Amino acid sequence: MPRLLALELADARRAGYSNIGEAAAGSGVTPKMIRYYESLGLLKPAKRTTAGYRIYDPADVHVLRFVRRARDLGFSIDEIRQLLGLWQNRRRASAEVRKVAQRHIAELDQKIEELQGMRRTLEQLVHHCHGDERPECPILDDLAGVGGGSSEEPQ
Amino acid sequence: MPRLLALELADARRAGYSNIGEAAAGSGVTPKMIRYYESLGLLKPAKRTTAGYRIYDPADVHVLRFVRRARDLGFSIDEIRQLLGLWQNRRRASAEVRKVAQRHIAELDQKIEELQGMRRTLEQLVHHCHGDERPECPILDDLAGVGGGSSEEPQ
DNA sequence: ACTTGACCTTCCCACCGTGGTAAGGTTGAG
DNA sequence: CTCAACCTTACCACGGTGGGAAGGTCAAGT
Repeated sequence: MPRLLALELADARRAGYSNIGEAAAGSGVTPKMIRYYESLGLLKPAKRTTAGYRIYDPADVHVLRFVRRARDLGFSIDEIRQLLGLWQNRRRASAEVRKVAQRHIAELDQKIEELQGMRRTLEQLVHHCHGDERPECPILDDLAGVGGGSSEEPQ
Repeated sequence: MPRLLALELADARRAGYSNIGEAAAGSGVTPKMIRYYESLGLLKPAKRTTAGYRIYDPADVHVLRFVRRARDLGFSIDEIRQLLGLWQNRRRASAEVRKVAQRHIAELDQKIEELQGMRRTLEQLVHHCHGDERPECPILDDLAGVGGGSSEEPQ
C-alpha cells in the first residue's frame, strides 16, 4: 500500500505531468513564484500527488509561460489576472484585451517620463560639474537647494 | 518640576527648533520617513526634548531637504548615504560626486531602456489587434507564445 | 483647573515581487 | 540502504512607503 502510493509521482509523469521543478524549467517561472502565484489565486490550486507534490500538465505549463511573458512585459499581477481571464474566455472581445494593454502602455509611459525627467536633471548637473579634485560641486549645490553658488554644507 | 519639564518643547521652539511635524512640512519628508531614515542610520539620531520629542534645527531641516531632493532624483537610500557623506566632507573631490551621479544615470538608463523595450513590444501588439467584438487577439497570442495564428486557449 | 484635539512616541502589519533558508518528507538511482 | 536532489510548508529579508493601535504631551479654550 505505501509502495503503491509511493509510485504516484512516477504514474503522473507517465501520464504527462511535470512536477514543479520541471514546470518551472519549462516555463521560466521559478518554483517559488509558482507557489506564490497560486497563493495569490492567480493560478488555480495545482493537482497533487498523494505525497502532496504539485503536478502540472502541459496546459498548466502553458499558463505559466503566459504569466511569465506577461511579467516580462511589465504587467502587474492584477493585470495578468485580467489577461488570463480574457485568454480563457472564448467570448472575449479583443477590444477588452487591447484596453488592458493600452492602459499598461500608459503606465509605462508615465514611468518612463518620470525616469527621463530625473535623467535630464542629473545630466544637466553632471554636465556642469567639473569632476576634479576640487570640492565645488553643482550637483551637491542642487541637492542642497543652493540657487547657484558654492557647495555649502549645513552647520 | 514636572511643570518645568513640560515647557521643554516651548523652549526648544523659542531656540529655533522644530518638532518633527514642522521639520516634515519644511522639508517635504513625512514624519514617518524621517523616523525611518533615522532608524537606517541615514540621519543621525535627532535631539530630543525631555518628553522624548524629536527636535530639529534649521541645519537638520536642510539635511532633510537634501534627502528629499535626492529621492526625487531617484537615488537609493544607499546612494544618498554616499552623497550626504560627500556633502558634509569639505575635502571631497567633485569627481567623487560626479561618479555617484553618473552611476545613477546609468541605472536610470537601464531602467528606461527596459521599460521602453516593453513599451515597444506592447505598441506593436496593440497595433495589430483589431480591438473589436471578435475574440481573435494578437496580444493574447503573443502572451500565449503563439507564433502567429488565432488566439488559442489552453485545453 | 480640566477637557479636548492635535500632535508626539514606539510598535507592528501591509503592500509588491522576489530571494533565502530551515525543518521536514519523497523520490530515484547507485 | 544510503544519499543527493528534489519536494513541502513556514518563516524572514529587501526597499520604501503607508496605515493603525496604544499610550504620552502639548497648547488652546472653557
